[in-house]
Amino acid sequence: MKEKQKHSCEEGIVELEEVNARRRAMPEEEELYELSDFFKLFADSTRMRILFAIDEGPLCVCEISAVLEMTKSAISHQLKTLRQNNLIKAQRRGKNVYYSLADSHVKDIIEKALEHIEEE
Amino acid sequence: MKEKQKHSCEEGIVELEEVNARRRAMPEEEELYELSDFFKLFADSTRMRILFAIDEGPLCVCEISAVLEMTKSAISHQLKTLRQNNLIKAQRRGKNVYYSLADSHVKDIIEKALEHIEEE
DNA sequence: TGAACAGTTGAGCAACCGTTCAACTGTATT
DNA sequence: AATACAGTTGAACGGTTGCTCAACTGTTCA
Repeated sequence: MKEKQKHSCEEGIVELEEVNARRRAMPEEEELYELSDFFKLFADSTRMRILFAIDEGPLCVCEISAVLEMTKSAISHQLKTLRQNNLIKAQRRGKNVYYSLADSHVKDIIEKALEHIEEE
Repeated sequence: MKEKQKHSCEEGIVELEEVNARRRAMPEEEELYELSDFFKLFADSTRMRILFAIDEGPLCVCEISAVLEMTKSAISHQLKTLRQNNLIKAQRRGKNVYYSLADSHVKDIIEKALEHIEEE
């Protein structure tokens, strides 16, 4: 491990207190990772497009790949990620596997973000 | 450009109609990029920790670097990203530059995500 | 059974991204 | 002016990640 850069700005009592207070108020390390990992799911335009594509009802991999004009393989990889993180659910019907949104939370979060973007 | 993989699952009229309908319902390409780019800002634990650190009031770079136990340089790079995307604002006071959250939307979005995570 | 299609998977590659490092700007102090 | 500290910046390195490719599984149908 390398030497750590010291906190050297006005090392008064007040400031150090403040720093410690903030540190105590921070969420657990693990929760912060969970949180940023969760946002990672939405941080890719392909995954985002998939979510919008199946927003109005289930689609099979072939259909999604047609809508997005991407290979089934690329889509499948992303579907796996989304599924492992419980954002979507899968249901086989014959040769096809239909994917749909797992719950309404997903929509809520995207809507909130859209609101923010629209206002700038 | 490479040859494109064709959409070949049940090429009936109904399915093609469905695919076209979904395509029409999708947001603009540009909006989708904006949206995923916006989520990218929250998709890193360092940026997430910065946002929580300054949540209860402005902090200077040195203080943030003390709270997160990271170099000022690393913090400064991330602050630039957050600032360029209007998530935080900066204010110089003497030698220090104090950063704080730009608006309440930021909090809202993180809260929504936290709600979702807690429920699993 | 075997051919055809839907979907999955793992390795590999290229692009992206966060941190480090070193040099720099800006402000206050003497 | 010189020093010291706060903060910024750009290049470079290393890890991550999304897509491609090829091989694979699973299902249907003849």
